[in-house]
Amino acid sequence: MRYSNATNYALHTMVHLMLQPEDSAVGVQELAEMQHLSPTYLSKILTKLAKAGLIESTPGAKGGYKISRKKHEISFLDVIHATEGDTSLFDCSIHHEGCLIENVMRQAEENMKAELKSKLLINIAKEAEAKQK
Amino acid sequence: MRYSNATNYALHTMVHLMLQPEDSAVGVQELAEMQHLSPTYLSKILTKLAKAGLIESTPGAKGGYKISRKKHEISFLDVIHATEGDTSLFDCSIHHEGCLIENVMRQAEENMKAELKSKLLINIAKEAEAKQK
DNA sequence: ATATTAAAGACTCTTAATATCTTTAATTAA
DNA sequence: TTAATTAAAGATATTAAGAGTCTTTAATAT
Ligand code: SF4
Ligand code: SF4
Repeated sequence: MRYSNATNYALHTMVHLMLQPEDSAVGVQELAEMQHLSPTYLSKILTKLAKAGLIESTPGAKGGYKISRKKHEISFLDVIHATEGDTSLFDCSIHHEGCLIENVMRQAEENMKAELKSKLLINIAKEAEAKQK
Repeated sequence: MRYSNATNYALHTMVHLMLQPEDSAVGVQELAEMQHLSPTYLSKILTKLAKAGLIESTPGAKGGYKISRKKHEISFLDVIHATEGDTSLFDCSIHHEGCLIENVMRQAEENMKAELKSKLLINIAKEAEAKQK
């Protein structure tokens, strides 16, 4: 069980977009080169992020992607939900009433999600930027 | 990203073995029927559990599986490690020094694992048994 | 010896992730 | 209006992992 590569790419892209000047759109071409990915592949991931409302896209010349207005509220969990979906990690198809096993597995997952929800991308981006200087 | 079915089967098998009378070995045949699985498939999972020291196997007539001496120490995490391996969920192959993204992802995973480690199977088994009565 | 049972190996099947190529639609700029 | 640019969508191919079966081997009890 592993996070998909798509999640990794999404996180990096989000951090990068966070650090762009306001109102400057970045094209998938540039974003893909940065991470050594094919533009079409990254495009699929970006479309997911856009559908989740985390970034905004404008087609056409001078178009591209920029971070959404929610910039300062976006958590790791938001990005992960966009790429991985939000189904439970442990999904027993049976769901016996009040199942104790499920209870434990779900609670554990909640603990992970709580942490991911508490960490905002903007803070990581700023920290990373400060570090580089 | 989902836990494998194997983990589900392993957890159920462990709970079942926990509730067996002392020193009674149960064959894979019986364990497989219980969960509507093929014996050979379940056998692979059981072998993993045995290698991890969670159960003990004895081949030959009257053989089978029984819970290990560590019965009262076995956590959910132990079982999950046996079936899923213990590699990190988020594994960026690059590992930049002091990477902030990895930090967050790792911490979140630790929070999940802490919960899984704190829950002992024996307690769930006893509870489930009490419930059925 | 024979029956029983776990372990291991080789193999198949299915599914999800990864990735590419092509077409379509939207937007800008000339 | 036309051409250039760029995201979105669709179709398809490739890869890797999970799920599962069948067969053979080794260990144990009777
Ligand atoms: S006991 Fe829980 S985990 Fe097991 S089959 Fe029922 S619902 Fe699923
Ligand atoms: S910054 Fe962190 S997650 Fe990104 S490539 Fe470097 S080590 Fe990997």
